[in-house]
Amino acid sequence: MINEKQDLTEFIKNIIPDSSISSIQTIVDLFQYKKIKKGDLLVVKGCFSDDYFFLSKGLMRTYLYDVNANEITTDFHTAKNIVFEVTSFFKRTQSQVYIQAVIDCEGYYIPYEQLNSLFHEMPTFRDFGRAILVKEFIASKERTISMINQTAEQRYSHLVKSNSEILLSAPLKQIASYLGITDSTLSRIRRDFSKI
Amino acid sequence: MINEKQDLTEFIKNIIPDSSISSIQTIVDLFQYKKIKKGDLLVVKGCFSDDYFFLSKGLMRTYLYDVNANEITTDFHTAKNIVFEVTSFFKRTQSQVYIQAVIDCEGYYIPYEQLNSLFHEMPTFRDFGRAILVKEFIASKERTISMINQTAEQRYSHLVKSNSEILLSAPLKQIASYLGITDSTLSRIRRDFSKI
DNA sequence: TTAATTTCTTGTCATTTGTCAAGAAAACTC
DNA sequence: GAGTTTTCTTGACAAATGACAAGAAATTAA
Repeated sequence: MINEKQDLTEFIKNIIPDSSISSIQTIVDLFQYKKIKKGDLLVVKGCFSDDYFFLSKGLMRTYLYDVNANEITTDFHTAKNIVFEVTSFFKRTQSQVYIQAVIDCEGYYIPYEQLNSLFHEMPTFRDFGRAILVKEFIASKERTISMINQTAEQRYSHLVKSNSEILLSAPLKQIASYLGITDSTLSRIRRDFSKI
Repeated sequence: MINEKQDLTEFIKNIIPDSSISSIQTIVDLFQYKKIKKGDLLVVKGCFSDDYFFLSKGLMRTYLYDVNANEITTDFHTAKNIVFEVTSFFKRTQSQVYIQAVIDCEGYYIPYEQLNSLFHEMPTFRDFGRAILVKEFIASKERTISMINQTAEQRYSHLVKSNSEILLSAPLKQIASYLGITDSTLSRIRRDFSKI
């Protein structure tokens, strides 16, 4: 296949621009293709997260259940990003959350063991891993902040502007819980938005 | 001073046990002593976070203001931990939050520039930095999860058991906002707890 | 194309939790 | 140690949001 894993190569180049082409190629070669059908799970609560997954196409989400057994989506993962469950992956503990394909997805993964040895052997890969960690940590912190200093309307409005692919692919209920409200309330926000 | 920075040395040893004593010593030597009085700020909103701070003694907190101008504490930082603001520190952007000494604090810090060059020069320090990142990221994720799948009562009860030093040092209002409730509500929770 | 299922909208109602206020208690300050 | 300030408790009340339900719309499947 020509251009196989092209987007993964581009992604890594972007994250660590100073690295040699050959070292990036070595990393890319170790990733394996994987398809995940809509609704299927990459990470299951109670299991160990073993995949360090580059999402090439599609949309995924992280979710769990709240005190009243409502499903809460904590994160959406858009294409061209690394998807994995930090806690389970690094602590080697059972995951507390699910990661699911919102629509049909494809991408490339490395299993934990391989990633671990690659980490020890290859400085380039260590740099990559560290950069991803920083990137994801920052995204997570910014989300926490937006849940505090923005209204649900503002978060919705921001989502419309910056991540419209999520709006198009994910059901209202998932988006609502991501914004910290119920689907009824989001439906009303949309109505009010369209009036303006 | 004998035993100066002893706790910092111990902390680093714990984080990266496989490193040589001499490389740990090199790192420790670069940290500089700093005192922060109760109420004073380590990080100010709108400024750049420049300190990578090891809190030796005391208690700190990260806070910001919500939509209704209420002060919200997002994190408490207990002694023997690294305290810094990831986003501002790594992205070199203005901080969106404050980090404050809840009580009189002391510890050791490295300014950004120095940390950065140390990162390039010393693999041991890179490993340390990465380990701290993982540790903090995991803590942050676990907090997010507890805000969803636990009640405020459960979070309070957990705090009592595992971090009683916070209960003893921080005012009720800060603890309440950390738990996601108002001080009135926390006061009522406490009353109900003491009845049992 | 029709049937079945899922998703979305909107109404009503109840409940939780916050707001405000006032007094008690505790902690500082001089 | 007296006074001042901050912190904590508790009551009454209001308001926002969620729960529930029912119907409309859209999507999927057969």
